[in-house]
Amino acid sequence: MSKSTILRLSRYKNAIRRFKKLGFVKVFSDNIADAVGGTPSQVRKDFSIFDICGNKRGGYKVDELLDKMNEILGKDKVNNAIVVGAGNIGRALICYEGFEKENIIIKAAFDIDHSKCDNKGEVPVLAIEEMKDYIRDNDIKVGIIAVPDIAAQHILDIMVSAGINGVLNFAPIQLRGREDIVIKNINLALELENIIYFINAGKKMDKNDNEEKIA
Amino acid sequence: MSKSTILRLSRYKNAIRRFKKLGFVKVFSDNIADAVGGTPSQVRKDFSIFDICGNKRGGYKVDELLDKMNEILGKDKVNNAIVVGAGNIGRALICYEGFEKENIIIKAAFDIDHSKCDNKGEVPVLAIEEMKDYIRDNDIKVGIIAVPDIAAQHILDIMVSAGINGVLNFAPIQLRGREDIVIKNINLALELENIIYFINAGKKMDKNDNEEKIA
DNA sequence: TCTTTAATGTGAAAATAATCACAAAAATAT
DNA sequence: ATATTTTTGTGATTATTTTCACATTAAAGA
Repeated sequence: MSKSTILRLSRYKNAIRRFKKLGFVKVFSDNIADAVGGTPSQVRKDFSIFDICGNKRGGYKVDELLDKMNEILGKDKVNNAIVVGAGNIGRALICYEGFEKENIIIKAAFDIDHSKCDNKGEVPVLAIEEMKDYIRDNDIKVGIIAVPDIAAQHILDIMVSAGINGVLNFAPIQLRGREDIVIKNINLALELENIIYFINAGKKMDKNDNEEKIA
Repeated sequence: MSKSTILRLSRYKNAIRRFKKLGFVKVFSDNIADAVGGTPSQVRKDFSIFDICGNKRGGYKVDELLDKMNEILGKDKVNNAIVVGAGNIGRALICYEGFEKENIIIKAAFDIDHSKCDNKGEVPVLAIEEMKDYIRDNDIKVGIIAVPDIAAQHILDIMVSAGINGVLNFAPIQLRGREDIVIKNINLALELENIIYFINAGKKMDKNDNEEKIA
Protein backbone atom coordinates (compact mmCIF):
# COMPACT_ATOMS: atom_id res chain seq x y z
CA MET A 1 0.00 0.00 0.00
CA SER A 2 1.39 3.32 -1.06
CA LYS A 3 1.95 6.73 0.44
CA SER A 4 -0.39 8.31 -2.07
CA THR A 5 -3.17 6.07 -0.89
CA ILE A 6 -2.77 7.33 2.67
CA LEU A 7 -2.58 10.92 1.52
CA ARG A 8 -5.79 10.47 -0.42
CA LEU A 9 -7.42 8.77 2.54
CA SER A 10 -6.81 11.88 4.64
CA ARG A 11 -8.34 14.00 1.92
CA TYR A 12 -11.35 11.73 1.72
CA LYS A 13 -11.75 12.06 5.46
CA ASN A 14 -11.76 15.85 5.29
CA ALA A 15 -14.29 15.78 2.50
CA ILE A 16 -16.50 13.31 4.33
CA ARG A 17 -16.35 15.47 7.42
CA ARG A 18 -17.72 18.32 5.35
CA PHE A 19 -20.48 16.08 4.02
CA LYS A 20 -21.38 15.20 7.58
CA LYS A 21 -21.54 18.87 8.50
CA LEU A 22 -23.96 19.36 5.61
CA GLY A 23 -26.19 16.67 7.07
CA PHE A 24 -25.29 13.75 4.81
CA VAL A 25 -25.85 10.35 6.38
CA LYS A 26 -24.44 8.37 3.49
CA VAL A 27 -22.13 9.21 0.59
CA PHE A 28 -21.20 7.57 -2.68
CA SER A 29 -17.75 7.12 -4.12
CA ASP A 30 -18.92 9.62 -6.74
CA ASN A 31 -19.48 12.35 -4.16
CA ILE A 32 -16.14 11.81 -2.51
CA ALA A 33 -14.30 11.75 -5.82
CA ASP A 34 -15.96 14.99 -6.82
CA ALA A 35 -15.05 16.65 -3.55
CA VAL A 36 -11.37 15.82 -3.78
CA GLY A 37 -10.99 15.88 -7.54
CA GLY A 38 -10.40 12.17 -8.08
CA THR A 39 -12.21 9.30 -9.70
CA PRO A 40 -14.89 7.12 -8.09
CA SER A 41 -13.06 3.93 -8.89
CA GLN A 42 -9.94 5.19 -7.22
CA VAL A 43 -11.92 6.02 -4.12
CA ARG A 44 -13.36 2.53 -4.08
CA LYS A 45 -10.01 0.90 -4.70
CA ASP A 46 -8.41 2.94 -1.92
CA PHE A 47 -11.21 1.93 0.42
CA SER A 48 -10.87 -1.71 -0.51
CA ILE A 49 -7.20 -1.63 0.40
CA PHE A 50 -8.23 -0.80 3.96
CA ASP A 51 -11.22 -3.13 3.96
CA ILE A 52 -13.60 -0.22 4.09
CA CYS A 53 -16.87 -1.56 2.72
CA GLY A 54 -20.04 0.17 1.75
CA ASN A 55 -23.39 -1.17 0.68
CA LYS A 56 -24.07 -1.97 -2.90
CA ARG A 57 -26.44 0.64 -4.17
CA GLY A 58 -26.45 2.20 -0.69
CA GLY A 59 -23.07 3.92 -0.72
CA TYR A 60 -21.11 4.38 2.50
CA LYS A 61 -22.42 5.47 5.88
CA VAL A 62 -20.73 8.73 6.83
CA ASP A 63 -20.26 7.92 10.51
CA GLU A 64 -18.85 4.48 9.84
CA LEU A 65 -16.45 5.94 7.32
CA LEU A 66 -15.18 8.56 9.73
CA ASP A 67 -14.74 6.06 12.53
CA LYS A 68 -12.84 3.67 10.34
CA MET A 69 -10.65 6.43 8.94
CA ASN A 70 -9.82 7.92 12.30
CA GLU A 71 -8.83 4.48 13.44
CA ILE A 72 -6.62 3.92 10.39
CA LEU A 73 -5.05 7.35 10.58
CA GLY A 74 -4.46 7.14 14.29
CA LYS A 75 -6.52 10.20 15.06
CA ASP A 76 -8.52 8.68 17.87
CA LYS A 77 -5.76 9.58 20.28
CA VAL A 78 -4.02 12.91 20.90
CA ASN A 79 -0.67 13.46 19.24
CA ASN A 80 1.77 15.86 20.84
CA ALA A 81 4.28 17.77 18.78
CA ILE A 82 6.92 20.45 19.21
CA VAL A 83 8.07 23.28 16.97
CA VAL A 84 11.72 24.26 16.67
CA GLY A 85 12.45 27.79 15.50
CA ALA A 86 10.30 30.70 16.68
CA GLY A 87 10.76 32.81 13.56
CA ASN A 88 8.00 33.76 11.16
CA ILE A 89 7.01 30.27 10.17
CA GLY A 90 7.54 28.79 13.61
CA ARG A 91 5.33 31.34 15.33
CA ALA A 92 2.62 30.89 12.72
CA LEU A 93 2.63 27.16 13.37
CA ILE A 94 2.50 27.62 17.14
CA CYS A 95 -0.72 29.61 16.72
CA TYR A 96 -2.18 27.54 13.87
CA GLU A 97 -5.71 26.56 14.78
CA GLY A 98 -6.04 23.82 12.18
CA PHE A 99 -4.07 21.23 14.14
CA GLU A 100 -6.49 21.04 17.00
CA LYS A 101 -9.35 19.40 15.15
CA GLU A 102 -6.94 16.69 14.04
CA ASN A 103 -6.04 16.02 17.67
CA ILE A 104 -2.57 17.40 17.17
CA ILE A 105 -1.31 19.59 20.01
CA ILE A 106 1.78 21.79 19.85
CA LYS A 107 3.12 21.37 23.37
CA ALA A 108 6.16 23.62 23.22
CA ALA A 109 8.48 25.52 20.93
CA PHE A 110 12.24 25.99 21.04
CA ASP A 111 14.62 28.64 19.79
CA ILE A 112 18.33 29.26 19.92
CA ASP A 113 17.69 32.94 20.59
CA HIS A 114 16.93 33.24 24.27
CA SER A 115 15.27 36.61 23.75
CA LYS A 116 12.53 34.81 21.87
CA CYS A 117 11.94 32.44 24.76
CA ASP A 118 8.94 32.89 26.97
CA ASN A 119 7.38 30.15 29.03
CA LYS A 120 4.34 32.15 30.04
CA GLY A 121 2.33 31.96 26.83
CA GLU A 122 -0.16 29.28 25.97
CA VAL A 123 2.63 27.42 24.19
CA PRO A 124 5.94 27.93 26.02
CA VAL A 125 8.95 28.91 23.94
CA LEU A 126 11.98 27.33 25.55
CA ALA A 127 15.72 27.44 25.01
CA ILE A 128 17.00 25.01 22.41
CA GLU A 129 19.25 23.43 25.02
CA GLU A 130 16.18 22.13 26.80
CA MET A 131 14.77 20.41 23.74
CA LYS A 132 16.40 17.02 24.11
CA ASP A 133 15.22 16.54 27.68
CA TYR A 134 11.79 17.90 26.89
CA ILE A 135 11.32 15.38 24.07
CA ARG A 136 12.37 12.55 26.35
CA ASP A 137 10.42 13.65 29.40
CA ASN A 138 7.20 14.29 27.51
CA ASP A 139 7.45 11.39 25.11
CA ILE A 140 7.16 13.64 22.04
CA LYS A 141 7.13 11.71 18.78
CA VAL A 142 6.62 14.45 16.19
CA GLY A 143 8.79 17.49 15.57
CA ILE A 144 8.37 20.47 13.26
CA ILE A 145 11.52 22.16 12.03
CA ALA A 146 11.26 25.85 11.15
CA VAL A 147 14.87 26.98 11.46
CA PRO A 148 17.26 28.29 8.78
CA ASP A 149 18.54 25.66 6.37
CA ILE A 150 22.04 25.70 7.81
CA ALA A 151 20.76 24.61 11.24
CA ALA A 152 18.13 22.14 10.15
CA GLN A 153 20.17 18.96 9.89
CA HIS A 154 21.68 19.50 13.31
CA ILE A 155 18.25 19.98 14.88
CA LEU A 156 17.03 16.84 13.17
CA ASP A 157 19.93 14.85 14.57
CA ILE A 158 19.20 16.02 18.11
CA MET A 159 15.51 15.26 17.69
CA VAL A 160 16.20 11.76 16.46
CA SER A 161 18.69 11.04 19.21
CA ALA A 162 16.06 12.12 21.73
CA GLY A 163 13.50 9.71 20.32
CA ILE A 164 11.44 11.61 17.78
CA ASN A 165 9.99 9.42 15.03
CA GLY A 166 8.60 11.88 12.52
CA VAL A 167 9.50 15.36 11.31
CA LEU A 168 7.84 18.04 9.24
CA ASN A 169 10.60 20.23 7.84
CA PHE A 170 10.16 23.76 6.54
CA ALA A 171 13.85 24.51 6.10
CA PRO A 172 14.60 24.73 2.38
CA ILE A 173 16.90 21.74 2.35
CA GLN A 174 16.30 18.05 1.84
CA LEU A 175 16.86 16.50 5.26
CA ARG A 176 18.19 12.99 5.57
CA GLY A 177 17.72 10.75 8.51
CA ARG A 178 17.71 7.19 9.68
CA GLU A 179 15.66 4.78 7.61
CA ASP A 180 12.98 4.49 10.25
CA ILE A 181 12.40 8.22 10.70
CA VAL A 182 9.50 9.68 8.76
CA ILE A 183 10.50 12.98 7.20
CA LYS A 184 8.31 15.26 5.14
CA ASN A 185 9.93 18.33 3.60
CA ILE A 186 7.88 21.38 2.71
CA ASN A 187 9.82 23.91 0.68
CA LEU A 188 7.68 26.97 0.17
CA ALA A 189 9.83 28.66 -2.44
CA LEU A 190 10.00 25.44 -4.39
CA GLU A 191 6.24 25.10 -4.40
CA LEU A 192 5.86 28.59 -5.82
CA GLU A 193 8.62 27.96 -8.30
CA ASN A 194 6.71 24.96 -9.54
CA ILE A 195 3.50 26.87 -9.90
CA ILE A 196 5.36 29.44 -11.95
CA TYR A 197 6.81 26.73 -14.13
CA PHE A 198 3.41 25.27 -14.86
CA ILE A 199 1.91 28.68 -15.52
CA ASN A 200 4.58 29.30 -18.10
CA ALA A 201 4.29 25.82 -19.52
CA GLY A 202 0.53 26.22 -19.66
CA LYS A 203 -0.13 23.02 -17.80
CA LYS A 204 -2.26 21.95 -14.91
CA MET A 205 -0.85 20.27 -11.87
CA ASP A 206 -2.96 19.50 -8.84
CA LYS A 207 -2.71 15.74 -9.01
CA ASN A 208 -0.76 14.87 -5.99
CA ASP A 209 2.41 13.22 -7.08
CA ASN A 210 4.62 15.65 -5.28
CA GLU A 211 5.07 13.65 -2.16
CA GLU A 212 8.38 13.35 -0.50
CA LYS A 213 10.06 10.07 -0.13
CA ILE A 214 9.38 8.67 3.32
CA ALA A 215 12.81 7.72 4.58
CA MET B 1 6.91 14.75 -19.12
CA SER B 2 5.54 14.56 -15.62
CA LYS B 3 5.03 16.91 -12.73
CA SER B 4 7.32 14.83 -10.54
CA THR B 5 10.10 15.40 -12.99
CA ILE B 6 9.70 19.16 -12.63
CA LEU B 7 9.56 18.92 -8.88
CA ARG B 8 12.74 16.91 -8.87
CA LEU B 9 14.35 19.38 -11.23
CA SER B 10 13.77 22.16 -8.71
CA ARG B 11 15.32 20.02 -6.03
CA TYR B 12 18.30 19.29 -8.21
CA LYS B 13 18.71 22.99 -8.78
CA ASN B 14 18.77 23.74 -5.07
CA ALA B 15 21.29 21.01 -4.49
CA ILE B 16 23.48 22.19 -7.34
CA ARG B 17 23.36 25.72 -5.99
CA ARG B 18 24.75 24.40 -2.75
CA PHE B 19 27.49 22.56 -4.64
CA LYS B 20 28.37 25.80 -6.36
CA LYS B 21 28.55 27.57 -3.02
CA LEU B 22 30.99 24.89 -1.88
CA GLY B 23 33.18 25.66 -4.86
CA PHE B 24 32.26 22.76 -7.14
CA VAL B 25 32.78 23.48 -10.83
CA LYS B 26 31.36 20.19 -12.04
CA VAL B 27 29.06 17.59 -10.50
CA PHE B 28 28.14 14.01 -11.29
CA SER B 29 24.69 12.49 -11.34
CA ASP B 30 25.88 10.58 -8.31
CA ASN B 31 26.47 13.73 -6.27
CA ILE B 32 23.11 15.20 -7.16
CA ALA B 33 21.28 11.98 -6.41
CA ASP B 34 22.97 11.79 -3.04
CA ALA B 35 22.08 15.36 -2.21
CA VAL B 36 18.39 14.94 -2.91
CA GLY B 37 18.01 11.32 -1.94
CA GLY B 38 17.39 9.90 -5.39
CA THR B 39 19.19 7.62 -7.81
CA PRO B 40 21.83 8.66 -10.33
CA SER B 41 19.97 7.11 -13.22
CA GLN B 42 16.86 9.03 -12.37
CA VAL B 43 18.85 12.25 -12.33
CA ARG B 44 20.25 11.44 -15.75
CA LYS B 45 16.88 10.43 -17.13
CA ASP B 46 15.30 13.62 -15.82
CA PHE B 47 18.08 15.65 -17.40
CA SER B 48 17.71 13.86 -20.69
CA ILE B 49 14.01 14.78 -20.81
CA PHE B 50 15.06 18.42 -20.87
CA ASP B 51 18.01 17.86 -23.15
CA ILE B 52 20.43 18.68 -20.40
CA CYS B 53 23.68 17.02 -21.42
CA GLY B 54 26.87 16.50 -19.53
CA ASN B 55 30.21 15.13 -20.60
CA LYS B 56 30.90 11.47 -20.49
CA ARG B 57 33.28 10.90 -17.67
CA GLY B 58 33.29 14.66 -17.03
CA GLY B 59 29.94 15.05 -15.33
CA TYR B 60 27.97 18.27 -15.63
CA LYS B 61 29.28 21.82 -15.41
CA VAL B 62 27.64 23.52 -12.46
CA ASP B 63 27.15 26.88 -14.13
CA GLU B 64 25.70 25.41 -17.29
CA LEU B 65 23.32 23.32 -15.23
CA LEU B 66 22.09 26.29 -13.24
CA ASP B 67 21.60 28.42 -16.35
CA LYS B 68 19.68 25.72 -18.10
CA MET B 69 17.53 25.02 -15.06
CA ASN B 70 16.71 28.64 -14.41
CA GLU B 71 15.67 28.90 -18.01
CA ILE B 72 13.46 25.82 -17.80
CA LEU B 73 11.95 26.86 -14.48
CA GLY B 74 11.37 30.43 -15.58
CA LYS B 75 13.47 31.86 -12.80
CA ASP B 76 15.50 34.20 -14.96
CA LYS B 77 12.81 36.82 -14.59
CA VAL B 78 11.15 38.25 -11.48
CA ASN B 79 7.78 36.83 -10.49
CA ASN B 80 5.42 38.97 -8.48
CA ALA B 81 2.92 37.45 -6.10
CA ILE B 82 0.33 38.51 -3.56
CA VAL B 83 -0.81 37.00 -0.28
CA VAL B 84 -4.44 37.00 0.80
CA GLY B 85 -5.14 36.68 4.49
CA ALA B 86 -2.95 38.45 7.03
CA GLY B 87 -3.41 35.91 9.82
CA ASN B 88 -0.66 33.75 11.26
CA ILE B 89 0.29 31.99 8.07
CA GLY B 90 -0.23 35.01 5.84
CA ARG B 91 2.03 37.23 7.91
CA ALA B 92 4.70 34.55 8.04
CA LEU B 93 4.67 34.33 4.26
CA ILE B 94 4.84 38.10 3.85
CA CYS B 95 8.07 38.12 5.83
CA TYR B 96 9.48 34.85 4.48
CA GLU B 97 12.99 35.46 3.26
CA GLY B 98 13.27 32.32 1.17
CA PHE B 99 11.29 33.64 -1.79
CA GLU B 100 13.72 36.35 -2.68
CA LYS B 101 16.53 34.15 -3.88
CA GLU B 102 14.05 32.45 -6.23
CA ASN B 103 13.18 35.83 -7.73
CA ILE B 104 9.73 35.71 -6.20
CA ILE B 105 8.55 39.00 -4.70
CA ILE B 106 5.49 39.39 -2.48
CA LYS B 107 4.18 42.73 -3.68
CA ALA B 108 1.18 43.15 -1.40
CA ALA B 109 -1.13 41.38 1.01
CA PHE B 110 -4.89 41.65 1.48
CA ASP B 111 -7.25 41.06 4.36
CA ILE B 112 -10.95 41.37 4.97
CA ASP B 113 -10.26 42.85 8.41
CA HIS B 114 -9.44 46.51 7.86
CA SER B 115 -7.74 46.76 11.25
CA LYS B 116 -5.04 44.47 9.89
CA CYS B 117 -4.46 46.74 6.91
CA ASP B 118 -1.42 48.94 6.82
CA ASN B 119 0.11 50.30 3.66
CA LYS B 120 3.20 51.71 5.35
CA GLY B 121 5.16 48.51 5.85
CA GLU B 122 7.59 47.01 3.40
CA VAL B 123 4.76 44.90 2.03
CA PRO B 124 1.50 46.85 2.16
CA VAL B 125 -1.52 45.08 3.63
CA LEU B 126 -4.57 46.34 1.74
CA ALA B 127 -8.31 45.89 2.03
CA ILE B 128 -9.64 42.82 0.27
CA GLU B 129 -11.89 45.03 -1.85
CA GLU B 130 -8.82 46.42 -3.55
CA MET B 131 -7.47 43.02 -4.55
CA LYS B 132 -9.14 42.63 -7.92
CA ASP B 133 -7.94 45.97 -9.22
CA TYR B 134 -4.49 45.46 -7.75
CA ILE B 135 -4.08 42.15 -9.55
CA ARG B 136 -5.15 43.73 -12.83
CA ASP B 137 -3.15 46.91 -12.47
CA ASN B 138 0.05 45.17 -11.44
CA ASP B 139 -0.26 42.18 -13.71
CA ILE B 140 0.04 39.71 -10.84
CA LYS B 141 0.00 36.10 -11.97
CA VAL B 142 0.52 34.21 -8.71
CA GLY B 143 -1.61 34.33 -5.58
CA ILE B 144 -1.18 32.77 -2.17
CA ILE B 145 -4.32 31.99 -0.20
CA ALA B 146 -4.03 31.98 3.60
CA VAL B 147 -7.61 32.58 4.67
CA PRO B 148 -10.02 30.29 6.57
CA ASP B 149 -11.36 27.37 4.56
CA ILE B 150 -14.83 28.82 4.31
CA ALA B 151 -13.54 31.89 2.46
CA ALA B 152 -10.95 30.24 0.27
CA GLN B 153 -13.04 29.28 -2.74
CA HIS B 154 -14.50 32.76 -2.98
CA ILE B 155 -11.05 34.35 -2.90
CA LEU B 156 -9.89 31.95 -5.59
CA ASP B 157 -12.79 32.89 -7.82
CA ILE B 158 -12.02 36.59 -7.50
CA MET B 159 -8.36 35.96 -8.18
CA VAL B 160 -9.10 33.98 -11.29
CA SER B 161 -11.56 36.52 -12.60
CA ALA B 162 -8.89 39.19 -12.14
CA GLY B 163 -6.38 37.23 -14.18
CA ILE B 164 -4.32 35.16 -11.79
CA ASN B 165 -2.92 31.96 -13.30
CA GLY B 166 -1.53 30.08 -10.34
CA VAL B 167 -2.40 29.70 -6.68
CA LEU B 168 -0.72 28.28 -3.62
CA ASN B 169 -3.48 27.45 -1.14
CA PHE B 170 -2.99 26.99 2.60
CA ALA B 171 -6.68 26.79 3.46
CA PRO B 172 -7.46 23.22 4.54
CA ILE B 173 -9.78 22.54 1.66
CA GLN B 174 -9.21 21.17 -1.82
CA LEU B 175 -9.76 24.15 -4.10
CA ARG B 176 -11.12 23.62 -7.58
CA GLY B 177 -10.68 26.02 -10.43
CA ARG B 178 -10.71 26.32 -14.17
CA GLU B 179 -8.69 23.73 -16.03
CA ASP B 180 -6.03 26.24 -16.97
CA ILE B 181 -5.41 27.54 -13.44
CA VAL B 182 -2.51 25.96 -11.61
CA ILE B 183 -3.49 25.19 -8.04
CA LYS B 184 -1.30 23.66 -5.38
CA ASN B 185 -2.88 22.88 -2.04
CA ILE B 186 -0.80 22.69 1.12
CA ASN B 187 -2.73 21.33 4.08
CA LEU B 188 -0.53 21.51 7.15
CA ALA B 189 -2.69 19.40 9.44
CA LEU B 190 -2.94 16.74 6.77
CA GLU B 191 0.82 16.61 6.40
CA LEU B 192 1.25 16.03 10.12
CA GLU B 193 -1.55 13.51 10.13
CA ASN B 194 0.30 11.56 7.47
CA ILE B 195 3.53 11.62 9.39
CA ILE B 196 1.69 10.28 12.40
CA TYR B 197 0.16 7.52 10.32
CA PHE B 198 3.53 6.38 9.06
CA ILE B 199 5.04 6.54 12.51
CA ASN B 200 2.31 4.28 13.83
CA ALA B 201 2.46 1.99 10.82
CA GLY B 202 6.20 1.64 11.38
CA LYS B 203 5.71 0.73 15.01
CA LYS B 204 3.14 -1.87 14.16
CA MET B 205 5.58 -3.28 11.67
CA ASP B 206 8.27 -3.76 14.27
CA LYS B 207 6.01 -5.92 16.35
CA ASN B 208 4.76 -7.88 13.40
CA ASP B 209 7.19 -8.04 10.55
CA ASN B 210 5.04 -9.99 8.15
CA GLU B 211 3.24 -6.75 7.41
CA GLU B 212 4.11 -4.86 4.32
CA LYS B 213 7.19 -2.70 4.61
CA ILE B 214 6.67 1.02 4.27
CA ALA B 215 9.51 2.28 2.14
C1' DT C 1 -43.26 -10.58 -5.90
C1' DC C 2 -40.49 -9.55 -9.72
C1' DT C 3 -38.05 -6.15 -12.48
C1' DT C 4 -35.27 -2.53 -12.95
C1' DT C 5 -31.88 0.48 -11.48
C1' DA C 6 -27.82 2.15 -9.19
C1' DA C 7 -24.28 1.31 -6.52
C1' DT C 8 -20.07 -1.45 -4.80
C1' DG C 9 -15.85 -4.42 -5.13
C1' DT C 10 -12.28 -6.21 -7.72
C1' DG C 11 -9.55 -8.79 -11.14
C1' DA C 12 -7.63 -7.51 -15.63
C1' DA C 13 -5.74 -4.10 -18.65
C1' DA C 14 -3.56 0.11 -19.57
C1' DA C 15 -0.78 3.82 -18.45
C1' DT C 16 3.06 5.80 -15.87
C1' DA C 17 7.16 5.82 -13.55
C1' DA C 18 11.52 3.96 -11.97
C1' DT C 19 15.38 1.02 -12.52
C1' DC C 20 18.70 -1.61 -14.97
C1' DA C 21 22.25 -2.54 -17.93
C1' DC C 22 25.32 -1.48 -21.20
C1' DA C 23 27.28 0.89 -25.43
C1' DA C 24 29.64 5.19 -26.25
C1' DA C 25 32.74 8.59 -25.09
C1' DA C 26 36.06 11.20 -22.60
C1' DA C 27 39.64 11.51 -19.18
C1' DT C 28 43.51 9.32 -17.18
C1' DA C 29 47.14 6.01 -16.74
C1' DT C 30 50.61 3.00 -18.71
C1' DA D 1 49.74 5.35 -28.57
C1' DT D 2 47.04 2.18 -26.25
C1' DA D 3 44.62 0.40 -22.47
C1' DT D 4 41.88 1.29 -18.57
C1' DT D 5 38.65 3.58 -16.00
C1' DT D 6 34.75 6.35 -15.22
C1' DT D 7 30.64 8.46 -16.31
C1' DT D 8 26.97 9.73 -19.44
C1' DG D 9 22.72 8.71 -22.21
C1' DT D 10 19.14 5.72 -23.26
C1' DG D 11 16.53 1.56 -24.89
C1' DA D 12 14.72 -2.33 -22.49
C1' DT D 13 12.81 -4.08 -18.44
C1' DT D 14 10.49 -4.11 -14.31
C1' DA D 15 7.50 -2.14 -10.96
C1' DT D 16 3.80 0.67 -9.59
C1' DT D 17 -0.41 3.13 -10.08
C1' DT D 18 -4.59 4.14 -12.23
C1' DT D 19 -8.40 3.10 -14.93
C1' DC D 20 -11.67 -0.03 -16.93
C1' DA D 21 -15.26 -3.22 -17.06
C1' DC D 22 -18.39 -5.99 -15.23
C1' DA D 23 -20.27 -9.49 -11.95
C1' DT D 24 -22.63 -8.83 -7.72
C1' DT D 25 -25.79 -6.98 -4.63
C1' DA D 26 -29.15 -4.07 -2.42
C1' DA D 27 -32.74 -0.73 -2.85
C1' DA D 28 -36.72 1.13 -5.29
C1' DG D 29 -40.53 0.69 -8.25
C1' DA D 30 -44.18 -1.83 -10.74
